[in-house]
Amino acid sequence: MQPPDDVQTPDQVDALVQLSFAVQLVLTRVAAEHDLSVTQLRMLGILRDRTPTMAQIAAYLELDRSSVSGLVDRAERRGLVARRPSETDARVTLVEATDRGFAVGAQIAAAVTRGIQSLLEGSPAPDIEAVVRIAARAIRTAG
Amino acid sequence: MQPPDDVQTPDQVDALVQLSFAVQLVLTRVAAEHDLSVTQLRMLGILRDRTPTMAQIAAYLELDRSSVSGLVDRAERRGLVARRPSETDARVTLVEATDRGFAVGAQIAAAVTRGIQSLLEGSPAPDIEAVVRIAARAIRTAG
DNA sequence: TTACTTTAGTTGGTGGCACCAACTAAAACA
DNA sequence: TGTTTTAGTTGGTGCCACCAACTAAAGTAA
Repeated sequence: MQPPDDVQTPDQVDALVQLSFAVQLVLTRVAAEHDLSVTQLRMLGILRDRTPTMAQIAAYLELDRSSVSGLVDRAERRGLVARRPSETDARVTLVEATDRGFAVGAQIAAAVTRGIQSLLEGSPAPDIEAVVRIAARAIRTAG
Repeated sequence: MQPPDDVQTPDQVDALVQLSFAVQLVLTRVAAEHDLSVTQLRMLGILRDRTPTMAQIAAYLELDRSSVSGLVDRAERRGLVARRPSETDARVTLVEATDRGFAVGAQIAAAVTRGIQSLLEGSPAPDIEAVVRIAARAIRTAG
């Protein structure tokens, strides 16, 4: 009697978890090079193409709103982001990257790309495409 | 002019990073159910089949030895692990899981397996096998 | 309009996590 | 023997994440 195709063995689960930690290690190292946490790095990533409200950042990162307050406080103190009031809702605070924030964000993105590429280096293209498919589905599930 | 097969596009890098966060989210949630951090969860995982020294835990988790001191302190306070002196080297402290630690570890492992399986659910078996291959290579690279 | 409710964000407090520097004790080495 | 290395702890710092409590503004209903 065989298990069905889409039931995973512990080995497969383990592989995915290990892979995840390998990726996180890349992120942690890149962040540390700029004296940032992975969370700060993620926030800068968000700000690359958006000017979200505090609450939107919290929703995206799945953090408490008060956690985002602290996060933005520290990033602002480093001159990476700036708070700006909304013009349509006086309760709302928008967060945007400063020039320096954008610059650091770009450097980080490049370093992360290099680091992840080196993880994938040597793997056959079809395997990598399979990962992209799996990721797309997993993200839908996790969201 | 085409890029060679083993150079990744930003999309591919992004997919892998997103996948990693999806996995971490599973781990974070499972850990939180037991009021533990992901690091504590990893340590319990190590102790499932080993009785390492403090330094070995530090090496495995890539943490400072002092971080492991605190980690073990808190786990010990919760009755999940115990310190035991080495019989051959008086400098060394061995860390072992208690009965309760093993029990919690087993529950966590089961919950993580379920959570990761649900991420992979519906993906074709060959794709999953590709991820396992990629993971094996990436872990060698990252190590 | 007024009164109630919801939403956005901050503050203060707690605890965990991770680091570094400095330290003690034991082992290894010369 | 005396020196160096290794194992682990302690104290201090800062970040991170949470919760509860709070203010202010917006939305809603009488």
